[in-house]
Amino acid sequence: MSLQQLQYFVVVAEEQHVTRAAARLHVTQPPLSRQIQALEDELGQPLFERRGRGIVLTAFGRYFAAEAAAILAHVDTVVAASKRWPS
Amino acid sequence: MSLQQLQYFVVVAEEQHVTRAAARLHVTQPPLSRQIQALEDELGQPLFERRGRGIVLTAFGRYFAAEAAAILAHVDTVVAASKRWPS
DNA sequence: CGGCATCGAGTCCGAAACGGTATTGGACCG
DNA sequence: CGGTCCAATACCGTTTCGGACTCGATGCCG
Repeated sequence: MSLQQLQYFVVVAEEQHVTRAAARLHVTQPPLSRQIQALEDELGQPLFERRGRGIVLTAFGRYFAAEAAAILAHVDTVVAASKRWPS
Repeated sequence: MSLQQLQYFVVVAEEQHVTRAAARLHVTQPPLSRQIQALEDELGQPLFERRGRGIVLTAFGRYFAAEAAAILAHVDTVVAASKRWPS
């Protein structure tokens, strides 16, 4: 698992749409789909239901999206703190 | 920045010794040194003082080690939760 | 003081991971 | 059905990563 995968997933979860999320993330759709799949494989849980046309978050996906956002926010906080650290 | 870099850094901070940390992480010393350097570059702050022989955490390094450990603990918690999620 | 061991940094190379283009498969709409 | 929209798959080039080897520097000990 990587922080990038969490960022990717959070955006896809917000958009509920892989192609739109890819545009927001400045990547193309296939790598994004692959990273989401890799995340699901590692967690052993599906994050989205595939519906032929589009995707929908599962219950676990909603939980995980909230946690992922919290983790990323924590990271951002620490990085920001490092920028204004008294050298 | 990646979760792996945070894991690497936490172990090096615990050991205050790159080579021992590398052994614990099952990697060799050069890649570990490089990841630590990359982390410092990204944060814009040194995490260790280099003393020709060995390394010592800076004040910022101690702060960052605590935060990194907290972030990794959060990740572990969420991953563990996914394992026992009611399918 | 000199030889030696220790430790992190630098160099180089092969392997794995990542992203992009092109294409496929499947579902909804007219 | 024909067209379109969307995610998944196949394939390829590039980048990144880790490992083996070496270098430079610093303590240690005879």
